[in-house]
Amino acid sequence: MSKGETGSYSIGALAEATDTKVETVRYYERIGLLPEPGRTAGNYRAHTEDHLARLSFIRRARDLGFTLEQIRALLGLADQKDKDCRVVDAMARGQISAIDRKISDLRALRRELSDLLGQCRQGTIADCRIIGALSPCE
Amino acid sequence: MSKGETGSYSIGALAEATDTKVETVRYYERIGLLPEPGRTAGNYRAHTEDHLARLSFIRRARDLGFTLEQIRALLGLADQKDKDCRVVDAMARGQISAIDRKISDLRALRRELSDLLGQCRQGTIADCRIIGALSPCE
DNA sequence: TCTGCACCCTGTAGTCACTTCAGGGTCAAG
DNA sequence: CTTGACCCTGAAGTGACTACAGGGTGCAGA
Repeated sequence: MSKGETGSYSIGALAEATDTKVETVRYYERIGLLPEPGRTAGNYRAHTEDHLARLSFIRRARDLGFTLEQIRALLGLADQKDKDCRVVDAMARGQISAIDRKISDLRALRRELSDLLGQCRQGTIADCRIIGALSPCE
Repeated sequence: MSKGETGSYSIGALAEATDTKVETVRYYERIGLLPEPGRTAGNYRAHTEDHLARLSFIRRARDLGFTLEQIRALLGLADQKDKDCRVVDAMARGQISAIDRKISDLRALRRELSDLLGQCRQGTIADCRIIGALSPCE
């Protein structure tokens, strides 16, 4: 599970370094998000530092809630260093407002559920407020 | 799109009444969440009030963030009116803590993204802080 | 009566981001 | 020389729908 002496990473090493599952790394390669690495004599993948950097970027962006398609776009942009970064900025802003929407939805939902719970007096299901609140005819 | 004079609902009427897509209603039927309705002479589905009630329950629970499998369980419970409702209560509590977890994850994420945005000075991609923060070698 | 249109039917495949599985091959340690 | 950890491929499964192809039904207007 460590970097080989030739400076290449096995898929397991790469996965461990980026907190990714091995299958997920192969998946990213399959969908063309990660370039195909070279192979060893025994047909094992031999990833480079570049693969590591790219995979780190992908995972970090995923953690920030970007979709794989957004990440594909970001990776495309990141290669064009002379263009201005307004596009990247706009994507980040869009991401933030999506997050704000999700948070307020979740808060509303939480309020509703805890109101329901507050009314629950541990009786039988026949007079359970939670079931009752979900059913339309009550 | 209205309730027929025999008191049955077409799939479109049922969908509209519960703010569901027609395909989703058929999907719920296919996976056994909604019982198979009767059919008209022309092989159209003819849903009853019971279908409407059950579908309302499903949609409402979905809106509250329950999974279809949890809903299947809730529907099973709702039919056993003499049992005590501690199970239902526990499911609601579990749901609330899952929501709390999601909210705090999203808040952390939001903070991180807006820190990034705050540093963005609309230069070229080469010195874009967002791209930079995602890349490992900076 | 014909025609057009909105609605309905079935079955299949696509979505997203993975995960799991079956059925093998490779490699280093003991 | 065998054991066990790791690796390989290709296909299928997950959740909760959504979309599409290729039809049939029902009703209003011309």
